[in-house]
Amino acid sequence: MAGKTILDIAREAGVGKSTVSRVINDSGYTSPETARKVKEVMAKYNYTPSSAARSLSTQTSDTIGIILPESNNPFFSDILLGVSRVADTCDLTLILCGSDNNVENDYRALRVMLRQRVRGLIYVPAEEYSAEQDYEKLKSLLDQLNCPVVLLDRSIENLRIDGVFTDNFRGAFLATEALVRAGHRHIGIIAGDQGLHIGRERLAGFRKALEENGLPADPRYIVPGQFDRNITYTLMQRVLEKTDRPTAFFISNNLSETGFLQAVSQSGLRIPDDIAFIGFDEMYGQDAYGLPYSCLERDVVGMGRKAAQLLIKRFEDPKRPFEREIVMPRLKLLGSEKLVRGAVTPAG
Amino acid sequence: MAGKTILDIAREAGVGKSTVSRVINDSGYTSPETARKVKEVMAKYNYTPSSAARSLSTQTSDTIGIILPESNNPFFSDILLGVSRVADTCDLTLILCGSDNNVENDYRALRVMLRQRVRGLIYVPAEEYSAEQDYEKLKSLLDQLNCPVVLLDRSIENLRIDGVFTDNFRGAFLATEALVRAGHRHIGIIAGDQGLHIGRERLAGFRKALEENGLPADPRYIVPGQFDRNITYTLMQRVLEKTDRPTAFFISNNLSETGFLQAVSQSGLRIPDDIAFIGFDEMYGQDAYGLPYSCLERDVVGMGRKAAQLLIKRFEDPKRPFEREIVMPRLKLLGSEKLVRGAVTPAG
DNA sequence: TTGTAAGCGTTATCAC
DNA sequence: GTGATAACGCTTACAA
Repeated sequence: MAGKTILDIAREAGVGKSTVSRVINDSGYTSPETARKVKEVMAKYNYTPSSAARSLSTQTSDTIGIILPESNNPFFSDILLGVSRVADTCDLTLILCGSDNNVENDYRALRVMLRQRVRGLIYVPAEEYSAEQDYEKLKSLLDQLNCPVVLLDRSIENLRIDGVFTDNFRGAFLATEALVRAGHRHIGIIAGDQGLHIGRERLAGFRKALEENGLPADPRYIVPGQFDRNITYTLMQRVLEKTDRPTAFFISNNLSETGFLQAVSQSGLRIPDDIAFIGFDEMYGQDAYGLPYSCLERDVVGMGRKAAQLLIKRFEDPKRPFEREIVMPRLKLLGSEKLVRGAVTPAG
Repeated sequence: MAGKTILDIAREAGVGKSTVSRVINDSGYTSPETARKVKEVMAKYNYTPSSAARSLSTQTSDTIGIILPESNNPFFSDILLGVSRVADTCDLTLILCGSDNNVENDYRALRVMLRQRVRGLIYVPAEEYSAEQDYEKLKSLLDQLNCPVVLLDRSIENLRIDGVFTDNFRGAFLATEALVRAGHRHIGIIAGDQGLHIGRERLAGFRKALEENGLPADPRYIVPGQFDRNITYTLMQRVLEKTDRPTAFFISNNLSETGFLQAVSQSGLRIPDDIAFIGFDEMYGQDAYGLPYSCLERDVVGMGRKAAQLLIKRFEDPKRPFEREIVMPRLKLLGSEKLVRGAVTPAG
């Protein structure tokens, strides 16, 4: 870290450093002539003021943070894309931390943001922090951060901050209902982490849809996939062996869907002939592969963009009321939901 | 940005701020008693020293940058994952910029890194900077950065820096040869951006394999897919209409493969019966879908990890000779490369 | 219109 | 062992 400083520029331009500063930020008055000269010297050395020095002096920062739980899940890659595009256009620098869905890493990530004195944070928490003690710890970390935070995808109770979420209940309801409409009477769910709102809401939406249609929610049909590919894969292998399995599943997350599909493809069963389903979020590349996998669709890049925009709005007006953007997933039926005559039905 | 400062901690602990600093960095001597007291106060407020102030004072930074050309391409998501894991364990904070494969954005990103005074940079350039003028501009930006840079995936001529690359020539050669071995005599390529080394090398490897096998490289079979999904899709639609098309393709990139598959699936042709191929990199989720798409496999997360490690090695020993890690792609044949009796062959 | 000087939160060099 | 004090590179009154 060598590089020119504002003083070098000032000297070479034959002015004081405050003059250079004024030119950089065009604050205060400078004669056109001086400004020209200063700019010339800055251009000559391609000078850029140090962000650290500047933020120390101004007591603000040009940096925003983002904490993601699964960096290479396509869902979060899209989120990241949306966020980074907005950050770029607004001259905000993005600091990225991954938590790997682990609470301790989450704390660590928050401490990184603290250390970096980020101006704002987009936060997908590793868990819900519903336990009193965890919540307090999180709250204190967030308080110290002392900057706007936008919650993304996963919510945390009692936190009065901006957020971008999905109507998970409604989505699950729609998907399950679509399976019912397709004629299925034995419907299962690959449920997600019940420690997460999104997991519970999706299960609740599923249940509600069954209930409204007078269908039972057979506990054996509730597969605890934990939003995890391998867990789902293992569980589904067993489920698929049985003949009294559901004719269709609502799969509450993309990672689970991967595990589900892996098990199905390995079992030799056909979709939707032997087993039907609707998933949450489009699978990466499924359109290219021409795979007729029905799903709940949402604009994920847009969710990232929206989160960044909420952050910026809050910068501009710290007093504005808190805003929660709720994205509604749309049903996209491509065929995998169909009930094909002759599907294996439970003995019962 | 409020938060406690080192002075607040010092006062509350009843010591001078240099003592607190000593405790933080455990440099110099402090009595166990004082240290205990200071740590207690720090813990009470969950105090973390400001990274900006610290880096201003120490003239170094705890931050590394990464510039990526396509943030939501699964290849780069994996790279990012590898890099961020290493960064996390080494207490380095990651700053992310995307260039969208655009040179101006690349310059902008480099300027961000400059402004942030990053300690090191992992750089996937938007292009090759082979034009004299562009090269000079890039070189000057890199010189000003004045920090170790590790080039990743895409190389730039004449730059004597560390890098992690792939043996693209050899990979393309292997894949093409595999198609020949499978019995194909009319083989095409979805070529990548010829302005990029990786594009040229893959085409060269393809050509070499054909040549060694006494097969012609029919210009009509060289589809300029530009590493782009839509371009490839459009071009392939036309190619697939013709009857004198190749029986197999080597597809030199994952995005192109998506476009290729989209065109194929839409045309109703079957793989490999009507058209065979081998791609570069595994397609996301193909194992789950049970898709038998043959490809050149490489450890992408490992490439990211390796790049970060090279950076760190360079921090530790700035004088060490430059290192270029060349990753060798492995052939993974799953069936899509096969020549099926009855495949459409050109009239010639 | 410009320069001087203080201050931002650290670390590092010294005396004590 | 410890506490002043001077940097670090910048912004921002304030004075000239």
